[in-house]
Amino acid sequence: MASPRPSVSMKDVAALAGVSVGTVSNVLNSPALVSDATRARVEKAIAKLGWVRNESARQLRAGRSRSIGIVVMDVANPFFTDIVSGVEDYVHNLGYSVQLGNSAQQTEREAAHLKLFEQHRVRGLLFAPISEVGQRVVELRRHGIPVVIVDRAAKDAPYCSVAVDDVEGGRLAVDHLVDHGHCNIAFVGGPMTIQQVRDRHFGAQLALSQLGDSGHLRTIATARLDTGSGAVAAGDLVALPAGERPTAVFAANDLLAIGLLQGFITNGISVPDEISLIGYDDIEFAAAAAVPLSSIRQPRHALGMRAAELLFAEIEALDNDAPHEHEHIEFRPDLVVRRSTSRCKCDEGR
Amino acid sequence: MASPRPSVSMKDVAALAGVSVGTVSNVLNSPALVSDATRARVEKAIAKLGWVRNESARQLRAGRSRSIGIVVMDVANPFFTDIVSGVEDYVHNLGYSVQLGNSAQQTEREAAHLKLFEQHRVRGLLFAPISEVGQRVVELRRHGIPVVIVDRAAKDAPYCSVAVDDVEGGRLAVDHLVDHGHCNIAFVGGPMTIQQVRDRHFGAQLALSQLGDSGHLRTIATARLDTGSGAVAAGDLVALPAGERPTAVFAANDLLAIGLLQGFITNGISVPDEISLIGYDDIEFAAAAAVPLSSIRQPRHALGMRAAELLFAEIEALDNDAPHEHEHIEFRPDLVVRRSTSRCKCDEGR
DNA sequence: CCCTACGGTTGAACCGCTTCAGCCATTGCG
DNA sequence: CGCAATGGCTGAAGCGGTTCAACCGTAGGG
Repeated sequence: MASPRPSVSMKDVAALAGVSVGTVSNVLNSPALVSDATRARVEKAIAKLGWVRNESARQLRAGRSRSIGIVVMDVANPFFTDIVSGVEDYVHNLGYSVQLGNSAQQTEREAAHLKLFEQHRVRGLLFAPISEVGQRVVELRRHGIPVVIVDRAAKDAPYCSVAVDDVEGGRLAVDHLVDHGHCNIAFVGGPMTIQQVRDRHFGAQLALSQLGDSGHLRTIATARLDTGSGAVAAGDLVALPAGERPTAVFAANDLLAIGLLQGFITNGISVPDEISLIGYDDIEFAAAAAVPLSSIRQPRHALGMRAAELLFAEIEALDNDAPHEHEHIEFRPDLVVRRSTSRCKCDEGR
Repeated sequence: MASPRPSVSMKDVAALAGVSVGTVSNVLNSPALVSDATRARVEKAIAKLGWVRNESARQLRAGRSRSIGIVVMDVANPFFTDIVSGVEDYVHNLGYSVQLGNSAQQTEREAAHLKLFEQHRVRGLLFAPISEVGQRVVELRRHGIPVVIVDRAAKDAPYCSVAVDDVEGGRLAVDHLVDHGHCNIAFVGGPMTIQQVRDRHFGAQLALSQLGDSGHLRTIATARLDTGSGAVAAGDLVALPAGERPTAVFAANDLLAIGLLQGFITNGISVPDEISLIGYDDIEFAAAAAVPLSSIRQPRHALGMRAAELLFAEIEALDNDAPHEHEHIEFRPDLVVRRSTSRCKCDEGR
């Protein structure tokens, strides 16, 4: 039934080179132990047979893997690919490789990837979770797999984390809107199970509370954090009676904001004249949007770099049985003002 | 030195459940062979110990892996993440998982990922190559790993492929420009080692050749296919003496086009009034760009789905020792006209 | 009452590699 | 010349699973 699978093994290499398998292994892992002549012979045999090490066997015996995993909640979001690129840049010259798992905003796929990486006994895991981190991470460490949580603060939690202060970011965004005279503001984002969304929402509320009773934050929940959901939300907003319609919208991320912008444009609503719009993440496309998007910048690349750095610090500590103190790095977000936000009309002429 | 690594193995599970390891294995792989009572006991033991199968060991013995790999040339390009999402949607309910490798437009990283996936003996590989496919794919199949080339035509090649006709796409793009009276056109793209870039360039030349001597295609080579390179190319174009400056630009992909657009805007050059611009891929952000981008649409999601389909057909054939005929699917690209292209001024009033 | 069939289980071989004790020459030193 | 040290290599154990021949009861048929 199964095909012959004529896979060459180290035994074949050893036979061809006229040495034992142990020597072949040494050529690969401790070349200094082998004489030049033998090494040359073995290398020639490897090349001739086109032998490629079976990583499963190596890992099984050696007990260690040479790759780390990263599970992100949406690989279609440039924010996360920028993080990944930061990780890759850090890991690159460490001789490790990075395996990327995309949970596509589905907890089920997220769990599948987590399990897979655990089964593969990756050396470490970077994890940008959709759902609660909970028990999973603890279980991973049971197998000696350290985990660093990316893009989610985790003070006092039993793992390292790298994050940006999302409450502060939400506050910055809405402060900016309030500064421009807006008081009827909508928050567009969801699902609320995602902590980043909750935090940004909370930050928005904080900022608005300074207005006392005169401020109003309408919350429009979206199913996902993508442009499609943004377009849907735009429809909801447009359908509102003119008097009730918010004068400014804070979108939980730039993809939503771009979708909203598109929706407004097709409905003939001018941004920022009729409605101001601010996004979050400051992805590369924010600046290139139909109306250049005001946004909250996160240090995406640095986020990935630092996360990888923490992970390898923990891996090393584990290897050397050294003590390890979990670190929680928190970056501060920055407000980037472009053209999608402007002074509220209700404020004009005052 | 190395930490105690208290990893639980099947032996521990077997001991706790009072059965042999063989039985534990059967519970997992052929539950029908095991009595209900025993199965329940074993499952309880697994849960209690939090045991997770060691995939290395399983794979070593079973000889088969349960995941496929996909190597793409740039995960930061939405075009490729859309392909990936197509692949994931297809693979999802087959019980396989997808491991994603990002070569970030560097042949060195591409090679590293290829090697890694080969070492891991993935079940199959989807490959969107930067460089020549060459020997690598043949070697992979030597290990019983089928490969499907994505986004590159490969008639008569010893592997399946799924692609879009890039020559036709290039022709469509420049035909559109020529139809609007442009005859001094620039092609922006690179590196030329990437076949897609060459094909699109060739298609552009074909389209322009219909003008005879009066057409002129200036080629501006870029180092990468990203927005940064687009911005650089915009600078080059702007620096040209007014008379020589092309009236239209065909960018090899949308990222370049967006970078070019940004560059033109910062230099005060109006698109499309002073210069027309057309991209390629029709990524989601093309429609949302400062000036909505005309582009050549590729069926990105379908590309991924079909590629996965072909791969699993080949995997199955391999398993059953059935004959397999390599298929080469070629989609046709579509022209999408938006606002970034318009009639050439030189053509006005005729 | 013996024989066969069969469901349920065991035990050991084995996958391809790493690792390490041990072997054999050769060399250096007293 | 004897002995220890050293360099280069071998051989076998073992990593944690899967798989399969063999085994053991019990039940059913003749």
